Amino acid sequence: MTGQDGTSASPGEPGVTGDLFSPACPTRQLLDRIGDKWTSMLVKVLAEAHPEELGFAQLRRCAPGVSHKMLSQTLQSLRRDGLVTRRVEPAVPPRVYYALTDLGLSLDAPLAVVRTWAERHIATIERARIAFGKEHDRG
Amino acid sequence: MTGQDGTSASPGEPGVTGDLFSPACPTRQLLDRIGDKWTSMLVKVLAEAHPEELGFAQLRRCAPGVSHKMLSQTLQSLRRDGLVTRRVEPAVPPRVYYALTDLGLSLDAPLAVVRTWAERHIATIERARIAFGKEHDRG
DNA sequence: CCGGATCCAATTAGATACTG
DNA sequence: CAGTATCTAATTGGATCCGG
Repeated sequence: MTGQDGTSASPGEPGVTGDLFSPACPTRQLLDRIGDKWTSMLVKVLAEAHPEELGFAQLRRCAPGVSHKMLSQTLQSLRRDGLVTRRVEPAVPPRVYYALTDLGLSLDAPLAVVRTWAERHIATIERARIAFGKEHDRG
Repeated sequence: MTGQDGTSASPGEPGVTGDLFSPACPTRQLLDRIGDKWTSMLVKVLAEAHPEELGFAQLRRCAPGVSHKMLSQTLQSLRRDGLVTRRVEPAVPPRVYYALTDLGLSLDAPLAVVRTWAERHIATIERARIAFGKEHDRG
C-alpha cells in the first residue's frame, strides 16, 4: 500500500504523495466529514454561541432546511469525533444541550477561512457561471 | 430574504445571520462545491503543479479512486466556476490539459488550512472514535 | 422534547458503450 | 485519449412512528 503505483510516475508527474489520496486515508475521511453539508454550519453556529450551549431545537432553527434526522445524525458524528459534547437535562420533557469541545472550537477558524474565501469570490464565480452558460448556449 | 425568520428568535438564540444559512444562498452552493469529494483534491494537485498543466490521465493517476466520469464531471464544474482552464492539443490522439486559474489558485490556501488542521488532529479524532465506540459497546 | 428505527423517494456514482 | 449519454446499483435524505 505504499509506493506501489505500478506506473512509477512519468517525469512530468507532480509529487504523488500517496498519503492524502488513498481512499482509506483517515484524513480523507475527515475531509469528507468536514465537507458535509451541515457540519460546517453547525460548527459555525456552535462556535458563535461558545461557550454557551445550544439546545436541539435551537440548533434546528439555526440551520434552516435541516431535517430532524440529519441534525441528529450530524450531531452524533460530531460527537463521535470528539468535536461536540452532549448534556442531557434530566427533566420532563428532557432537553439536550450541545456545545463545541476545544477541538471542535479549533476547527472553526479553518472553516472560517474557507467561508471568507467563498463570500469574497462568489460574485466572480457567479459571473463565470453565467459566461460559461452563454458560451454553451450558442453552439 | 432578510430578517424574516418568523420566530423572531428567543433571547438565548445566537446571531441567526440568515445569509449563509438560507438553502438558496450562493455561498452555500459554493461551500457544497468545495466540500465535494474530488474538488479539494484536484485543486491541491493542480496547485502543486502550477503553473504546469496536467493532462486528463495524469489527473486521474493523481486522484486514486476517481472514476473517468467523476473526474470529467468535477473538472467541468471547476471550469464552469472559473477555477480551472482547459486546453485541447489538436492532435491524434487528442490530449487535454488542465490548469488552475488565478482564482482557482487562490482557493488552494484556504483549503490547505483545512487540510493542515485535519492532518494535525486526525490522531486525536481517531482516538475519540475508538473511545466512542467502546462507550457504545458496553451498554 | 429528544432520538432511533423503518420505509420510501430522490440523488448520486459506477459500468458500459459510443462519438470525435 | 477525452468526453458524454444511458442504464443500473448504491447511498442519501425526508416522513413517520414509537420508545425514553
